[in-house]
Amino acid sequence: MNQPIKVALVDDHVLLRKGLADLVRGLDYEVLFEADNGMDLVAKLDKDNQPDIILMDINMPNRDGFESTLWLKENYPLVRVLALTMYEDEDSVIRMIRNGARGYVVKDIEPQHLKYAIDAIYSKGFYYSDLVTGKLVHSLWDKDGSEKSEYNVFSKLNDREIHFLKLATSEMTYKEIASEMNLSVRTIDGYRDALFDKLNIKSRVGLVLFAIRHGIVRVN
Amino acid sequence: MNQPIKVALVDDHVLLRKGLADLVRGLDYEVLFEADNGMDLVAKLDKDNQPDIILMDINMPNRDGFESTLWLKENYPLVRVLALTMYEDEDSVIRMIRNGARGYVVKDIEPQHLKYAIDAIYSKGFYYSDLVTGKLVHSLWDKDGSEKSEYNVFSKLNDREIHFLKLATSEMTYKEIASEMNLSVRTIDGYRDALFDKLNIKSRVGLVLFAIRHGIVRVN
DNA sequence: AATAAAATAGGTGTTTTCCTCGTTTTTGAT
DNA sequence: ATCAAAAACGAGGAAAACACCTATTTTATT
Repeated sequence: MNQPIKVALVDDHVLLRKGLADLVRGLDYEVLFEADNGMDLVAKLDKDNQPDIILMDINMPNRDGFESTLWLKENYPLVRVLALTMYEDEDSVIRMIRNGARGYVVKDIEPQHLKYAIDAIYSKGFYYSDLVTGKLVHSLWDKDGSEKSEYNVFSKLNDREIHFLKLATSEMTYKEIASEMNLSVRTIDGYRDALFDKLNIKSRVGLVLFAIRHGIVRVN
Repeated sequence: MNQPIKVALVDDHVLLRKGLADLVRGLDYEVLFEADNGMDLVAKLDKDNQPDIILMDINMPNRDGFESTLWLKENYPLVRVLALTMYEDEDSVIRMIRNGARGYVVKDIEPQHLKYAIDAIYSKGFYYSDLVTGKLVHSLWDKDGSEKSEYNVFSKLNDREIHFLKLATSEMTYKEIASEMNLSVRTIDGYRDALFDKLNIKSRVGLVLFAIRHGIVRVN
């Protein structure tokens, strides 16, 4: 390997990121730079010295992994994103891949596994782990090429419903949410019922858990 | 440094832990072993070759950082625990220190900071960061030496209430929770009201958010 | 054995949540 | 301009959640 693969890291947890950087270097890659979040990434990118692969955390302040990946697809199409996240989350996987990520690994893997993923993305252009291959890719597009959204809950939710979800993940009553959104309580009822139906949920606590699990609201 | 400080790592996220291990070695410590969780830690501890310091994650399956730290205090009193967690959480800090942790750092710090913390614990026996010193230590004990629990919500919650909290963070109704706990619905009402009062909460969603924020339930 | 404190449980009423049926308004496409 | 679909809104009622008050049982302490 005369020219080492150039890697950049984007993660808001400094210590974790530093450790990851050491590890990546130990796997004989070059760590071009590290960024705290999507905004920081934009600042540190250099058109004349682009990374080959970016290891991208999903949950970050300022600009998260979804937005950053989408932005990269538009502005740095040659840079390939390997999504790196804490937990397996089917919806996040789909959303990241749709936004342009070339692969997806949970942080809970062995270093050799990470090396394999990076090499695969560098040489083949993508790396879909067993998780992705087996369970998800087929669900992204239907046989006729049209989008299939059965498993992709995000595509099912519109802006108003997401806004409602965020407000519902609080101690507000529906009446208060309605007044906050300048809508009738009946309409809020409708949003709730639609979400119950779409997401297979039966109570408000279910909504809260869904919102948190899928990163629609951050609790920490 | 003729005899390097012996460090052990306990964290269920393998990749993160491996990176951390590389980093710790880079700081010239010896990594004695790594463990996936509290149970694994017990299995890997050797009476004849104990680590000086254990970097302990808080949120883990099987046996979490709280339990493990308490267990260490009883069984390996010479081993010092440095709690390592994702987010600053006042209650977790207090609970860990009370359980015997010698220090507490969020993962979002610079490597040099971690080195300073490890060295401090090794030489002085403890490391209370600005966070801990400034905001929390004074709240652990009152002037007259008695426990002051104003800021420590954990000390206010008993086992039954915590059990109830876990069940409340689901789509179960109170009636279902009551039958699950083999108690009357009235008693469950009482738990709820007690928690509302203690934690300054006004609705079940508030309970759910509290439980998640404080790591009483893990959502991912 | 007496007593205090904590845990468990009941009664009753209000508010919020959830559900089922609708109607009106807005929006978008032809 | 018209039609169809989506969004917003409404009445009314059952179930769950919340509130306030009291009573019994269990546990711990002296």
